[in-house]
Formats: sequence, C-alpha cells, structure tokens
Amino acid sequence: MKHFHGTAKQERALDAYVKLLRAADTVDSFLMSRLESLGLSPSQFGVLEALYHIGPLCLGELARKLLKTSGNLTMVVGNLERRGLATRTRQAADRRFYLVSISEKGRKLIAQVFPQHVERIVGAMSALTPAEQESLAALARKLGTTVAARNPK
Amino acid sequence: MKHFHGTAKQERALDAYVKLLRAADTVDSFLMSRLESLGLSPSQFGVLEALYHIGPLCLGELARKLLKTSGNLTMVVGNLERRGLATRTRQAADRRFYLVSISEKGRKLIAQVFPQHVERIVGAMSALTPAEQESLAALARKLGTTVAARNPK
DNA sequence: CAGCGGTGGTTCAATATTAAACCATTCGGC
DNA sequence: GCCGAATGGTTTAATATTGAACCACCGCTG
Repeated sequence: MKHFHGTAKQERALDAYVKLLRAADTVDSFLMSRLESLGLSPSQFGVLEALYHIGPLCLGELARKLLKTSGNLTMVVGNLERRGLATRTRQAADRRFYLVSISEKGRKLIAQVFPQHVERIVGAMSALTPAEQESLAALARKLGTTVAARNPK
Repeated sequence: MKHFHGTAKQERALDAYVKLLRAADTVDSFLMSRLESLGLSPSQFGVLEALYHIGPLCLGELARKLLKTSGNLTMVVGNLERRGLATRTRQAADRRFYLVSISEKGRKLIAQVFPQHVERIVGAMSALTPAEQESLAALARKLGTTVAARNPK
C-alpha cells in the first residue's frame, strides 16, 4: 500500500527513511515502556545512563550527547535533581559551567535497572541475526555521521 | 569511546540499537528543521501528510499509523483545525467516530511543501548508495515489524 | 428496552521539547 | 581595567506526548 509515486530514486530514499524511523520508534517505545513503569522518563533515563557510564558532564555536553537543546536539559536535570537522582554544581574555574553528576541514589537505580535494559535490547535486536545487526549498525552509523557532518549544529 | 562492557552479543545489540536511534534522530531533526520554519510542527506535518496521501481517516486510525496515542492526536488535530488546515466531522453511521479530513488550505500547503521535503530526504539518504539504502530499508523493516508483532499494541 | 461491556475520543496532570529572548560569566583587545 | 563578543544556562511560550481517568455511543443479551 503505497500512496506516493515518484522516481525510483525518490521512492528508494523515502522508503529507507520511513522504515528507519518506524523501526527506531517501535524499538524505542518498546524499551521505554518498561523504564517508565519504574518511574523514569525516557529523557531522565538517558541523562542518568550517560552520567553513570561516562561520569559527570556539564549541561552543554549532555545536550550534545543526547541530541537535545540546552533548554531541555535544564528541565530534565532539574527534575532529576528534585528527585535526588542527580546534582548540579557550579564550576569554580569557570562559573558559567554547571557540572551535573549522578547521585548515589541514582547510581543504585541505574545499576539495578541497566542489566535488564540491556537484555531487553538484546531481545529486541534478536529479530536480526548477528551479521544483520552489524550490517544495520554500519549503515546507520554511516548515514547518521554523514548527515550530521553536513549540517553542523 | 565505549563506556559499557558486556558480552559480544550484548555489545553488538547495543551498538546496533544506539546507531539506529541516532541515525533516525539526526535525519529526522534535519528534515523537521525546514518544516518548522514554515510554521508546521513535525506532528502536524505527519498528520497532514497522511491525510493528503491516504485520504480522510478517523482519529484512531491516525494514531495507529503515526504510532501515537489517541490523546495526542486529539491535541494535534485540534491545532490543525484551529489553523484551518483540517476538519473533524462526526460520522453519522457510528457517532463514536470522528472523520478527520485535510482542508483545501491544508492540501495547498502540503502540495507546495512536499516536493521539497522529498528532495531533502533524497539528499539526506544520498549519504548511502542506492544498494545501501535498500539494504537499510530491508533491515529496518525486518526489525520494526518483528518487534511490533511481538508486542501487540 | 434496560443494562452492560466494549470501543472511540476527550480530558487531565505531568513531563518533554524547541526556538527565541534573556542573564551571567569569561576573555580578548584596547 | 573596561567594553564588546562569545559562550553556557535559564526562562518563556507554544506544542507535543503519554497514561489514566473519564464520557459518549454502539451492540448484545436477557
């Protein structure tokens, strides 16, 4: 059931684009549904997970890593702070920077939740063979980095 | 720079998952940035484009096609209606259904914007060769449909 | 035809998200 | 040392997004 007709080139590009977005959306909402039942929003989990695995980061670094705006991060980190899962401390060296760190409570939460999360990712991706997973990763990586490079933030 | 260490199976799945999401996010925000400069939010464009190419749909069908909740669609369609780009009419046969249709104004807008949108998709996807685009589409399709089938809405 | 369960939409409260305007701080040139 | 540009964060206004509670309508069964 197709509703747009263009050149072969256009249909190929559109088809790949639509399939890519739908797959990402489907897999992500499957994974996030579990996290939300633990009281963590997708964004909150994303920030905590980054802090947990990478270490303290300032707001701007978080925004760039997560592909979100700084204004957005202000809100999400604010919510994490209010819930005692992260802290924000002003840098003495350059007082414009706020270093965001995961709290002990946040660390415990991620330590508890992350293993199951990984297993759910493994489960979802098992729809593809290992070779297919690697192929998908390579193609997605090439596409993502090329488009990102062409459009400097 | 990797910050998580697990089994080969876990790292492969995680890597594919992360690359997939980032590619989708990068491409999508590249495309949406142009649409927003025309005053159309991504969701509004999604709904209008569906109505334009498929024809009138009821709220629930729209929600399923766009992978959103019905509550969300109530809001987005409300905004489209307020701007005169779509209409909502109650079905006489079964008065629970509201049929959503694109207006003439909306049709003109999409007719004007869609060709450029497709060309931008072609431009973005040209990061991959035609064969790679087809390969990506096939892998994404397999992943998306399998995960969706395993998790009936 | 009364009641009831199921389906379609809406409402509500909370969080997210962005762009744009704005504030705070640093740093370079003078 | 002061000013202006640049950088990092916050705020604001608007839209989006979800799950849960709720309302409206249908069809069925007694």
